[in-house]
Amino acid sequence: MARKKVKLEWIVNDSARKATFKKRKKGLMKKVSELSTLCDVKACLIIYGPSEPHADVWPSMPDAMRVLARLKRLPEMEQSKKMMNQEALMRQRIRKLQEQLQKQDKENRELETTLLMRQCLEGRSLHDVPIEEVTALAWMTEITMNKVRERMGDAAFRAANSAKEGSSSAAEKEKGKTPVPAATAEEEIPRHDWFAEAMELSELMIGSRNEEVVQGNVDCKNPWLNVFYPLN
Amino acid sequence: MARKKVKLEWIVNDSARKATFKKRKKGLMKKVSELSTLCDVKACLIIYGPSEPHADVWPSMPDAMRVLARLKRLPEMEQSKKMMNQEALMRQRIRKLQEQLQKQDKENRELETTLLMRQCLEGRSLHDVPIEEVTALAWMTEITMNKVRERMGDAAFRAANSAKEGSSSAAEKEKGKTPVPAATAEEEIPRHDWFAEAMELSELMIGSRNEEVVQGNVDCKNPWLNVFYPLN
DNA sequence: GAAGCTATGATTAGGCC
DNA sequence: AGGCCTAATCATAGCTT
Repeated sequence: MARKKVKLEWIVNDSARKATFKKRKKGLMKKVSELSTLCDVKACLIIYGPSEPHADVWPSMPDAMRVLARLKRLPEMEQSKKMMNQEALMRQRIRKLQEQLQKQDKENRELETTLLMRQCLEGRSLHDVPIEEVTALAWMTEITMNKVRERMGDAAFRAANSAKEGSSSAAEKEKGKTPVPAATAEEEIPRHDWFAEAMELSELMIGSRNEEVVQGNVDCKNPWLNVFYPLN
Repeated sequence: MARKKVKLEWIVNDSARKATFKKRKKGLMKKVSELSTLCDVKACLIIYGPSEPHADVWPSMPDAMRVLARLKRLPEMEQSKKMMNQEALMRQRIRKLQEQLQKQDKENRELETTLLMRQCLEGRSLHDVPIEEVTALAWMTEITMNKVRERMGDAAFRAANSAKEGSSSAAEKEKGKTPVPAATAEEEIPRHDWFAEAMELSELMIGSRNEEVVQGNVDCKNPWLNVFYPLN
């Protein structure tokens, strides 16, 4: 644990192993003694050297014997329980590690998706993007879109969704937004409106809006649309 | 050994002592295990907690027993072996059960999604379906769709995707299929064509095709479209 | 091969939630 | 309490002597 991180495996080199053994054994003994002093606990450490006939024992052979005797006295049931606990602990540790890993992984993927989102806003095509990432992008888009709706107050949207016709909501603002149509209408899919929402959400997510890009991509060529029609 | 150098004496503060005990015990266990690994040494650490009835033992109760046996020269190998076997068996059983559980769970979820798919084909709205399930449905749809494409031979699709215009493929059959359009075309989104594919895949998945339903839902009112336009 | 020396990785005390 | 964080201290791997 210095100069270089050491792999947790058997040290092949003979003298190095022996040296490490001595150093670490000393350190261990010290630490056991410290623990015993600091917390007043009975403890016992036994180490059999690689080729030595006698074990190193802490605190002392007789004390160790006493501890061991107490241990041995435990009925078999208790021992089984103890094993269970050990196993539970081990499994808990594994679970924790896995959770950490998952968390990290999720975070990474989210960051990548956000990056992809930025690139889309700058005009990147989605043709060469793997389908999973496009899906992730669509997913993120949806999530954020819902947030946008909540922010905007979605009365209009809901009305449009429950009635069979589009309400002319508060959408008829600048930039030629089209009204939000009903979900089940047989009319054309309201791309421009969704696109406007996508722009809104991108603003929400990325924080700064790039006006030129928005203006220059208001037609169907914008790769954003692929988010909504991912199968293309 | 941080923030402040600690004196090597009994820690008076109760909670501090307990915390230190836990931390240092963990560290000790780790170090013993490391020494054992690095130098291939038989070792054993036993710590009796301040108020706990059970000792913490490393490497395991049976192994500790073995070390103890060697130290005391008592023949207890049989018990230890037995215990080892017990532990191994138990762990194996638990692992198996977990695997079974996972498998079952996965299967259940797939079945539920399939059920949802059926219901969709029969006209069920997706408005009240939790977003996760819609996602699962979309995912399943996509997977299956790919299979469908493979089956149909997707030369046309690929051509349409790589070239900048739609090829008039082998789609112009009965039931008024429209040609597969290019992905980047500025034209209208090919809903009916995707819808036809969705029907194909449903046939593939569910096995029996309900002609009336298919006939009666060939327009955009069919909830299937929600899979592709989940934001509605 | 033991003993001593550091740069570095590991441990952990004391906070904070 | 229990988990997480960080600064501070400790332990020690790889050297040199």
